[in-house]
Amino acid sequence: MIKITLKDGSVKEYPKGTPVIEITNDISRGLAKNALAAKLNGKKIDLQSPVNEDSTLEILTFDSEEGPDIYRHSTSHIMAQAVQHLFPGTKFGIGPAIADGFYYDFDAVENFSPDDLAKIEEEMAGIIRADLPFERLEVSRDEALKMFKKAGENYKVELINDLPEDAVISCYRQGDFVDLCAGPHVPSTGKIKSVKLMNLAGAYWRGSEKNKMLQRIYGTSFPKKSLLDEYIFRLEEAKKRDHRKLGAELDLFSVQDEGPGFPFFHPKGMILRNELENFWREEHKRSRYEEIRTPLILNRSLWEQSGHWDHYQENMYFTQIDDIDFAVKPMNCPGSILIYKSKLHSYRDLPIRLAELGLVHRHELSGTLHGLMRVRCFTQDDAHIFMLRSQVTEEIIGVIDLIDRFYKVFGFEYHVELSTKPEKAMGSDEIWDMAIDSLKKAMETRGMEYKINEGDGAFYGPKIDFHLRDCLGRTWQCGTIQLDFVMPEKFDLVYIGEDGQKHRPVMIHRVVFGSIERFIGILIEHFAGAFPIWLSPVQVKVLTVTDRGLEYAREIHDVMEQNGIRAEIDGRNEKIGYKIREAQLEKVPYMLVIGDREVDNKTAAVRKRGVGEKGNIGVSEFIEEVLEDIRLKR
RNA sequence: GCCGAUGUAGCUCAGUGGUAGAGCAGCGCACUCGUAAUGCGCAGGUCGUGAGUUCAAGUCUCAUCAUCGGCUCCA
Repeated sequence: MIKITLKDGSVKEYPKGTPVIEITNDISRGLAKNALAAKLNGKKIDLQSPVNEDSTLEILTFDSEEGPDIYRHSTSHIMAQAVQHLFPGTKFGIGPAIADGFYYDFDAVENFSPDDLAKIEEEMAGIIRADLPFERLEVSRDEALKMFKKAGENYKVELINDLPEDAVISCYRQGDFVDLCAGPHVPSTGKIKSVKLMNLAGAYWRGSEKNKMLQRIYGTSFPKKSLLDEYIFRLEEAKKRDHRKLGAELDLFSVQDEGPGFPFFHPKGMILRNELENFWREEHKRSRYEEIRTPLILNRSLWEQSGHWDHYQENMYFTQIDDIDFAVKPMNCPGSILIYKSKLHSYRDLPIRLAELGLVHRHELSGTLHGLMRVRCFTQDDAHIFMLRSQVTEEIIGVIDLIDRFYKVFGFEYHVELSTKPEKAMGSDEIWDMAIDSLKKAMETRGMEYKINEGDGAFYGPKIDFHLRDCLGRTWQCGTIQLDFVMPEKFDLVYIGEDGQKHRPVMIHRVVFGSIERFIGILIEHFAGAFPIWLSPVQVKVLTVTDRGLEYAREIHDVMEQNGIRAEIDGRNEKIGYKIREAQLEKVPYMLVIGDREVDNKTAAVRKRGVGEKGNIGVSEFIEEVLEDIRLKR
């Protein structure tokens, strides 16, 4: 007999070699019905696996952390089987689970069409109905190679060859389909209930553009139709919030054929943008930054000196002036450095924090452009901090605090990631290690948790990235803090120390919004266009019931404008319901309805976005409330 | 850049080789109206662009541009 410790701490005894499924049945019928796989001593296994020693056992259902991945992974095998049935000769790439679903990459004889997805779904339904068991087969490396070579599965052969020496090579079979796979899988195809194939896309084998492009089918699956419906509903919600759609509807910005990746900001979008910049300037002044502005176009020699010529050329735009080569800036740092170098600095002056709302241009691949989120020119809310080595930790903490303050204003939560030395890097390992340690130290001092991204740093230094989470749970990289010992060296930056000698300062490059354009895109989607009042392009709309109210409406409109409130009058000859509907679609935070009653009592009937009618109120009282909301950025 | 799809009026879309359509928006007129769409009328398009096939092209072919979904890349 062996002892099995369950998740709740209870211990049960079973004969050695009892399959997990029997233990599960013994625990509870309900659990056995929902069980997908299990975790034995922390290792994920199939329900059919026998237990041979004293162990801790956790049964995984769809509701467990690992459940959905196992469920979707099994679904991807079913999809592959369906494709094999319908499109003989197709070779198979990989088919993992991803967040919210799965995909499988195929090298098919012919391209799939969107109509094929429906056919594949149908075939999958048949496989699911057949309730084929998933069988695990462990094979030797030679057997595996022989089997997949014979089948002409060259991608699988490549995968097997790349497996570590000591790896257990396993395959899973359901019916007539066998796939190389570590597992685990659900017990049988019948476990899969609601499947939807979402879309079709090209994807390079192993993610490298040097390799062949395979066809990827994305899909998802759920144990209940209601969960699938809910998921599809969420996707539709996200679509409704799409900043490209709302940006056009709310007349905030546009992207035109004449400028792919170069967004146009319309008057209302500019209000939003200027509010963000005003807030940014206030906060940076308070944190003792000085604002600068550097030119968009600078001489080639500068970019050679900074290393951008060698490390960033493929993303840069070039031009000539009087036969001399110039580049459009892809980053603001060299300009900022030139300002630092324009005079001699004492150690007493440091740290010097030079902030710049800098418009940068970067050549992005045409296929990647996306509204305001991925563009070819954008404004970084940049700053470069020149400081003593002894000031590094304190300055980094200062930036972390600043970023934290900003995101809280918008109600964003975030997590941070630390990126280390990339392949295309400048500077010695020693300098990099020192820089990475400084960033770690600052985060640890502040008690922050962080994830490490090996090899993901900028070419001149490691960085901390801030990923904020929007109301739909999606994450966006916005703020970054990059520590740089390399540029000061390249540009021979100095300050005069206490000893009267020249010393080398250290630099921080950092952004808070990241890109103002992208940040606006995120705000649009986060708030679904219903911005907090301090950002709303129109804060109050005054609606007249008849033109008898027009004069009084103008009066209160003027008072609001004098108080700095962005107000508009809708005095058109339309029914009040029509005007309300329109203002509602414009997502204006407050409407004031003006009819004969309001004119007579010198009040306004307030209608608040998301609340509805709030009753009548004196105009000055209303203005005070609105101003308070704006001031507190509610 | 690569794979796939799409491109018809300001917007959303219909139009399967034979005279370009609808709704909304716009403009005009009437209605002076109380919390999410008043009625009637008018105007609006070299069908993304360029070639080609055809007696005839929005519709078929090719090229090209842009957009969308991904890959890759990143703020």
